[in-house]
This record gives sequence, C-alpha cells and structure tokens, in this order.
Amino acid sequence: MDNKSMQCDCDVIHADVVEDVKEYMPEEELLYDLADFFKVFGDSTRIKILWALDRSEMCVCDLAVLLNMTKSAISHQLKTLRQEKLVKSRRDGKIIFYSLLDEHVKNILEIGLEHIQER
Amino acid sequence: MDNKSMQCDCDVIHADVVEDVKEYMPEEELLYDLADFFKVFGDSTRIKILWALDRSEMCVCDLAVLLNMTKSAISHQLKTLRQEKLVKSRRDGKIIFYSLLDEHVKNILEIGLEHIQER
DNA sequence: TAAACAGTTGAACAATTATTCAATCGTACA
DNA sequence: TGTACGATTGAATAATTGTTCAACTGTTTA
Repeated sequence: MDNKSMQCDCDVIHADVVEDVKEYMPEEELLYDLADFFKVFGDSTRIKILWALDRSEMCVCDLAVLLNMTKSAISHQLKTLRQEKLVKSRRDGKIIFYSLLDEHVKNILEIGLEHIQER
Repeated sequence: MDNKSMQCDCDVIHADVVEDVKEYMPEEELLYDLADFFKVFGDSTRIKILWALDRSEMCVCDLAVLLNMTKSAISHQLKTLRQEKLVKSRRDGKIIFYSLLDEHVKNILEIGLEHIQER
C-alpha cells in the first residue's frame, strides 16, 4: 500500500467495515459545507439573533439593544447569517429589517433544543 | 435609563418589538447550551465521524484509517462527541466500538443537508 | 508477568474566529 | 446640500479551538 500519504498511526482492524463506510461517505466538499453550515449555529450571539428573528423581523439597532452589543458586532454576525442563507433583509428607508429566510432554521433550532432537553 | 450596563452604541428604534422579543427569549444558559450543541457539528472531522458512525459502529483505529488521521486526534474528537451525548461506546476486549447515541443526530445531519442542497 | 496494542490524556502549538475600533456608505430630511 | 443616522466594512486584537506529541491506561496474550 502507498505509505506516503498515510498520516494515521495504526493499521486497519476491520478492513471490511472501513471499506463499506468509505463507499458510504459523501464527497469531501459536501461534508465541509455541512460543517460550515452548522458552524453558524455554533455561536451564542448568532443563536440569539436567530431566535429573536424567529419571533419578529428586527433592524440592527434593535438587535444591538436586545443583546446589549454594538451595531458593528451584530452587523458582522448578520453578514455570516446572510452568507449561509439563514436570514434575508428588506430596506425601508434608512432602516434594514432582517428576518429568517426559511423554515429550516426553526426546525434545526427545535431539534437541537429537543436534544439538549432530553439528555 | 441605566446607562452603566449599556454597551450598544445606539438607541432603541422599535421599543415595542424589542420588549416583545425580550419576553420571547429563553434563558441565557439555554441559548449557550444550544450553541455548544451545534458547535459540535461545526467541524468537518466530527461531521465525518458522525456520518461514518451512522453507517456502522467503528473503533478508533478504523476511524483513524478511514479519515487518515492519528488515533489521538480521533480520540479527542470522540471525547467531544461523547460529552455532548451524540455517541456511545461499548468495549469488546481491547477494542472500544463507537456508535451514534440516538436518532437526533441523523435528523440534524439530514436537515442540514437539505438546507445546503436547496440554496 | 512482560510485551503488545487499543485507546486516552494534558500541554504546547497552530489555526480559526468573535469583537472592537475607526472609517465609510446610503438614505432621509432640514 | 450638508447633517444625521442606520448600517457596513477591514484591520487589529482577543479568545477559542483543532491537532500534534509524548506519556500513560487498561486489556490481552505469549
């Protein structure tokens, strides 16, 4: 076997299982995308923003007051949420209102909540 | 109003909305727990481990070979997964087999997958 | 009982990421 | 048109986190 690319410090114990699972694994890139997607939920500021927006659309200032943070910090996090297509925005004059983009967000929050409440 | 605890750099724009949302927000600690829970899914190594274990129970060495990583790195990540109650283990002689703890894990992976495939 | 091996652990290092700060953009309105 | 204000941006800093390394457990077996 080609040893040059091996970084693991042990031999295969259950070669058949490893082979089978290898077949089952999706493409590397998909798994990275999945991790990046969940990474967005892995920060309490963003979780708070999502929870708040699940209740009502809000502007950056409202969120800043609600969470007692600067507009800048909120805006940076909203950018992340926008990039992962979790929130959308609409402008009304000077004010930009943010809201959840779709139902997935609420679903995911709820399943997560279920899990941590059961354990 | 008490200005000493205010870190945000703006006034409330929609006081009624902020008040309503404030009522709706769960306890701070719950939101932190939620974020910590999702944080676990926010790393591609752990996502790969979870995906693999969804197919079959595996030992540390098998995972190390599958993902081309050291046993130590895998073991550290399994510890994180154990702490968040996402995987369980059983010992059979020298070998410890890891598997998914419950259905939530698969549900969450699937909803995440749906989301990134739709966007 | 001693060697072999699966797995764990803690500390150090490397990499990533959240927040702050200061400057800037875009829209409203006086 | 210029001032006010909601919002965004990039760079710097602070904090968190993943991997490596070396030492160590616990179980098997020779």
